[in-house]
Amino acid sequence: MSPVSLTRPPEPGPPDVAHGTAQPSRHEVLGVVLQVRDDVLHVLLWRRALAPHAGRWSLPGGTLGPAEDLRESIRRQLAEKVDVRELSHLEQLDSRGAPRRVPGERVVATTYLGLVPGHVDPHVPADTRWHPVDALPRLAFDHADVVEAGRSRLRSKLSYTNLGFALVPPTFTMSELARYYRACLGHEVDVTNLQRILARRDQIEPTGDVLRSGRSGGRPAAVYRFRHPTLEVTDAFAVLHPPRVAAPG
Amino acid sequence: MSPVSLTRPPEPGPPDVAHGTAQPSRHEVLGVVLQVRDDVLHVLLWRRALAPHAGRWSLPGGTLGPAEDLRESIRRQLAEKVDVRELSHLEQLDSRGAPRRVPGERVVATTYLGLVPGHVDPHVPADTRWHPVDALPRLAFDHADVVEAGRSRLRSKLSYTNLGFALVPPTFTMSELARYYRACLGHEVDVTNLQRILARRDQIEPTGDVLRSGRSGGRPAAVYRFRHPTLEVTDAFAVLHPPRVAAPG
DNA sequence: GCAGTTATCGACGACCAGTCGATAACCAGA
DNA sequence: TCTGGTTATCGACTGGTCGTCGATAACTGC
Repeated sequence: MSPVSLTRPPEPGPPDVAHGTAQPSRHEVLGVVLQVRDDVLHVLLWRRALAPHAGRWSLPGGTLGPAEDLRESIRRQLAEKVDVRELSHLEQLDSRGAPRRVPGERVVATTYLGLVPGHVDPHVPADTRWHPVDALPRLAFDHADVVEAGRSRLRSKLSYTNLGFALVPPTFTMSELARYYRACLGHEVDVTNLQRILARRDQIEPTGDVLRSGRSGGRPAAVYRFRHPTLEVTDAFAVLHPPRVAAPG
Repeated sequence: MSPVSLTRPPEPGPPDVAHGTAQPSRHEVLGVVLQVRDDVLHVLLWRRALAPHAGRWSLPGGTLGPAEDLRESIRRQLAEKVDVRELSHLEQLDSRGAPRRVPGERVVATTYLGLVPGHVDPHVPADTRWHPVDALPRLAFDHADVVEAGRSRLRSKLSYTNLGFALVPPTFTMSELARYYRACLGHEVDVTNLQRILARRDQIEPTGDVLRSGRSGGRPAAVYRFRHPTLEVTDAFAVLHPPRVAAPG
């Protein structure tokens, strides 16, 4: 192990970086914006007009401003493609800085996962379109990996958080909810089981309303809503719990 | 969307995201290196010599090199403080870019969690020391938040992955293992339960050896090891599983 | 031996999720 | 209005897992 180099002043520090090469690097933010449309999970992509990778579809994003926080930046970038007020959830995924991930100088990318609830159809620019995640065209740069990271995050968080709230309209029936889950998870979801799990965790509650039957008949469906419109981790979901303390009294 | 900045000649151009100013930003990496020492979780810190925050303890790290991948960079930075060959695990935590997180120009930090197994005592430089995470001094910048993020990640991953392998010596008894878990989780861990859970998940296996009793007597303890020295997620841990397919035959 | 100590094993009970059949509540057409 | 078709909801069974705890095993020192 090399000793502490005293020629190399500690940082992070003010402008006098003096840290080997003080060459700054370019930083961008990228957003994987997902929405379930017609029972199919879609991702928002825009078509590049200029080189490199002209004509390829790519994720919305752009260069981080000099005094901009990361979250602030991704919101600004996304605002160019979609009404960000429609975003029901936004969380950081990861950062990538492989030297050759884009042509030219190295660009570090910090990626975000955004969700749009299923009942809105935001206006998007002409170069922008929703693509089913299961049939994506060839994407620019490493953006296909980023989309996969977003899907994966969504899948797992549906299981141990109340993230479902960000996928669905304000109210919904259990059948509808199961269809949203199916679209994200990629497999069948039993309605009975889903109802019991979410109810037990206090994620959903009935509004009291029922939906009128369609013309094909059938019992009217009860209407539900999510209790909390913000992310909450299902506590005590993991194993190796702390021991139970004897209840007082 | 603003046009491509033509003041930046069309080199093998970076993606023409061309969002606002193309001003680059400084990027650093930070590492939360944790180790259980004498049944207490510790974090590796070094004392800053120069301003800003001279004298404060801070996380190891430094500026990202111009052609360096993030993981490569954190390994290089950590190598100045500890023998990185001792690192049993290294994973990315998150990135932070708040404009005022450090004095002076804005610096984006990408943070990593590193783990050192309990049986080694790496040589560290004079300005560097292990601190119990439960009694930290005031840390520089936002480093206290970063330490907390690292602890939190470790805690949760102990529950749904085999990350324990990175905490412990190559072989161990169940009592020892439980002490490592206790140190990280911050609460009691039942040995019987721990043994059954890890065995059921095929994380650990007995070596066949037993340890001789200490001078206080007691039955000799069986020696175990982790099966796989690399991170694996306990699959089917989450809820909302895909339906069971009928076994063929 | 015997008491003390530590480790391991087995069993009980609670809880929870995956499954499935029974029932409820509606529609449409005869 | 009766009847069959359709969709939603409910209850019950089952298997698996985990938190807990008492019983037993295997050692030390006196």
